[in-house]
Amino acid sequence: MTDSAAAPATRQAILSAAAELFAARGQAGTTIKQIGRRAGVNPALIYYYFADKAALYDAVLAELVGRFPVQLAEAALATDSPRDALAAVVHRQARVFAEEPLLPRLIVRELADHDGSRATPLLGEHARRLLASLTVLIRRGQDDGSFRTDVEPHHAAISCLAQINWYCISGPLMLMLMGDKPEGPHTLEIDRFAEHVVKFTLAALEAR
Amino acid sequence: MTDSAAAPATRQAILSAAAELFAARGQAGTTIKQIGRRAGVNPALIYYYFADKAALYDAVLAELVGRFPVQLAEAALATDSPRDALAAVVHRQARVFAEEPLLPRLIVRELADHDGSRATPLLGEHARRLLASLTVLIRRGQDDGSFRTDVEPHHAAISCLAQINWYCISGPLMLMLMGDKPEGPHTLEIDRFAEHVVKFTLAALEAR
DNA sequence: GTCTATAGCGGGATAGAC
DNA sequence: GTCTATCCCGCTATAGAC
Repeated sequence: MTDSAAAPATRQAILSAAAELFAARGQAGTTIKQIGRRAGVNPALIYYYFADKAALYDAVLAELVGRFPVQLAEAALATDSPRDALAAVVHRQARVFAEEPLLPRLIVRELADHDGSRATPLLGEHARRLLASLTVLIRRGQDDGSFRTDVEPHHAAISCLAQINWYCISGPLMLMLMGDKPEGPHTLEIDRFAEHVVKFTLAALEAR
Repeated sequence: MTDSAAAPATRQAILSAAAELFAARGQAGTTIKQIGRRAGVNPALIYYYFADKAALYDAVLAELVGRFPVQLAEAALATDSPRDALAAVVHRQARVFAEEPLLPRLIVRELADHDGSRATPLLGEHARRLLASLTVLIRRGQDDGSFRTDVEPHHAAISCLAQINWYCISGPLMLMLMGDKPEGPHTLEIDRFAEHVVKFTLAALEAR
């Protein structure tokens, strides 16, 4: 799209290496030379493909965020049952983070860097649509009598996403601190936790 | 304690300035000169009080984390009702972040920097005790029949804390994205959300 | 497209006067 | 305790050969 034609392997190698390093050490903590080394590419070559470090950073974010169309969350709205739709959104979010483990860290760094207000437009738009879908979905559940009505839909949507998002950032550490899990494959753990989130959230929302 | 006697005003000014900058831009993104400037202090003087940048960073974290004894969360265990105890823990956590808004960002940066596993021992210990209290408390609620038993206490504890923690990092942005709240005083918003978290979490945990 | 070489700047940290 | 001056290093980015 934005990059017409096929992205050369070199460019892709740079993007991958940069994504790993930016996620692990942040933009300021990562040097061009480190990126070049990890990508197996001459550092100067990076400036052939990207204007400067900031542009490379933007490209990394665009690549990763763009890989996961939010559209699917909106599709869930077509579902008849609000319960099923909510479950679908949660599981999808878990899948996204499981498939691209660098994303949670990059997002969290973005949140810490920009004052909350002015974040990357791309990321903001993605989040906005996801939240909007969830809110609509919860409100719909309230209207049809399946969800309790004494909960603010906006707050409930945040509660729902917060669980899965926070887990992806700190979950493994937290479970370790509690002496749980000697370590399973990360991906499975996320899906298991997503299962819990669905149950927990639906229990909180269910009308009595 | 660790710093015997009274900390001179200069040292404190450096710590405060450093805390703000580290929270906003991260350790790597902050320079000694910036810290000196914001503290109204000669940059070279920083090396009189701290060995190097890393030591200053550690001191910042120790100061902020140490300001909030986790002990109070454990005290909540003495309460008779698991419901009240859970509410107390959530509100306390909200108060901590409201009183020291830099803390969430610093914590999140720590989580992003260190691989989840090896985080600052001080912070890890604090989190461990908080989680342990919550877990015990939930398990107790299950034992006395007030909480449903088909929820993993560890997972529930994470769900509970995740809501308040994630809100403090991204809540204002998320609400803005949803077109909510033209901005109230941040502190009040946190307390309001904490109220929601208590209601939401108890609804999820309550036995039918 | 890829490499070498290097300019130019800004960072962390120290020496030593006051 | 505080300041000035400065060293040295490593980083970003460019020039230009291939």
